[in-house]
Amino acid sequence: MELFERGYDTTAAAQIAERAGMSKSTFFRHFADKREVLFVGTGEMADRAVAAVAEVAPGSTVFDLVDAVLQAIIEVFDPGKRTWYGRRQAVVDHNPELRERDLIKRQTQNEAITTALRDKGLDGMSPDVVVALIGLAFHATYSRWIEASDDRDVTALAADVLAELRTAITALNQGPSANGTFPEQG
Amino acid sequence: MELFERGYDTTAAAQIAERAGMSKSTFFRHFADKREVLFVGTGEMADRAVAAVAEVAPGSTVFDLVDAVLQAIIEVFDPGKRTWYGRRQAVVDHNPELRERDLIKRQTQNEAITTALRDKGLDGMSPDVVVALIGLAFHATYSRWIEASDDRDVTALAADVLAELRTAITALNQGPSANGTFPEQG
DNA sequence: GTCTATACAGTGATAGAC
DNA sequence: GTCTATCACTGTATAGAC
Repeated sequence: MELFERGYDTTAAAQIAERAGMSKSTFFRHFADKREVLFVGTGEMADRAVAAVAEVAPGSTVFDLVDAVLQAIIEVFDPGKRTWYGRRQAVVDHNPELRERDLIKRQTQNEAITTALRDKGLDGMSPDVVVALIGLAFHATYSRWIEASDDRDVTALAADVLAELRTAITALNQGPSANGTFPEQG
Repeated sequence: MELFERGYDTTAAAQIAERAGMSKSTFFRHFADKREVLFVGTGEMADRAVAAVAEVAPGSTVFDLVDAVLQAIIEVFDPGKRTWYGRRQAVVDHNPELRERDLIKRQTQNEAITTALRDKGLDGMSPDVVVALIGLAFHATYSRWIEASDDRDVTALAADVLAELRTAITALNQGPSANGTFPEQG
C-alpha cells in the first residue's frame, strides 16, 4: 500500500516483489496478474453472502434475505483493518484497470448468488432483480463501513441500508400522486 | 471478427492493424487499447438511454421511465447488424479482459443515468435502485434481441421485459403467503 | 494533421536449475 | 516451491515522412 501511494501504474510488479522479498517470477506464481494483489481475500465476504442466501429459511421475503446477507458480512468487518480497506479502495477507485477488476469480482459474486437463489427455487420473482438488490445492499453496506468513523455502530449501519431499500421498493409501487415519481421541477 | 474466431488473445494487435491496412502505431492512435476495437460505437445506445431519462415527463413512474428507455434503444436496433452483434458478444463473453471492459462500460452508463436522474430530482426513491432497474431492463432487452430470431417483433420483446420487471417488483412487496418468497423445497 | 518506423518499459508465459 | 532466463506482446514515446 505504501508503494501504491506513488501510483499503482508507476509501481512495477518487480518492485512489489522486491518489497515482499521475492522475485518477479514468484510474484506471478502467487498472483494471476499484477492487479490481483489488491483483490486477494476479497472472496470472503462474497462467500458469506452466498452462504446466507443458501441458508435462508423457507417463507422468507426478499427483505429477510437481504437482512441475512448484511448480518453475515458485517460479522467479518474487522475494525482494525477498516482504515487499510479505505486506503485500498482509494487506490482501486483511482485506476481504471483496478475498477474493471473490481466490477468483474462483483459480477462473479452476483453469478454465485444467482446460482444459490435458483437452488432455493424462489417463487414469482425475477432472479436478476433480486440479485441486483442484494448486490446493491452488499456494496452500500461495505462502502459505508469503509467511510464511516470507527465508533459508528455497524449494526445500525446495516439496518439503515435495509430500511432505505425497503422504502425505495415501496415507492416503486406507488402511483404518480404519491412518492416514486418525478416532480414538476426539472 | 474473422481474426477473433481464432481467439481474441491469440490475435495480436499488429495483426488487426495489418488486416485493416494500417500500422500498429496507427491502430493505437485510433483505439486507446486493443480491447476498445470491440467497443467502438457502444456509446450510442447508452446515450439514448440517458437522453430518455433526461426527457421523462413530470409525474411519470419508474415503469414509465423504463418503458421510455426501452423505446429509445430499440429505435437503433438494426436488423442487418444483429448477427454481427451476436458474434461480437460471443467473443466478449469468452474473454475475461473483454468482460471487464464490458462491465466498466455499463458502469459508466449507469453513472451517466444517475446524473440524469438527479437532475430530474426524483422524489422518494433511491437513485441506486432506480438505476439498477433501468440497467437491468436495458441489458435484458439488448441481449434478448441479439439471441432472438430475425422475425421476432422487437417491440413485443421490450414489452416482455417491462412486464416481467413490473411483476418482479410487485412480488417484492407481497407477504410470505403470496409470491415473492422462498418455498419449502430447497 | 495523419501516418509510420523504431525503440523502449512493463506484463505475463514458459522452460529449466536448484 | 523458488529462482533465473528468455520470450511474445502491449502500449508509450519519439522522431520523422507525406
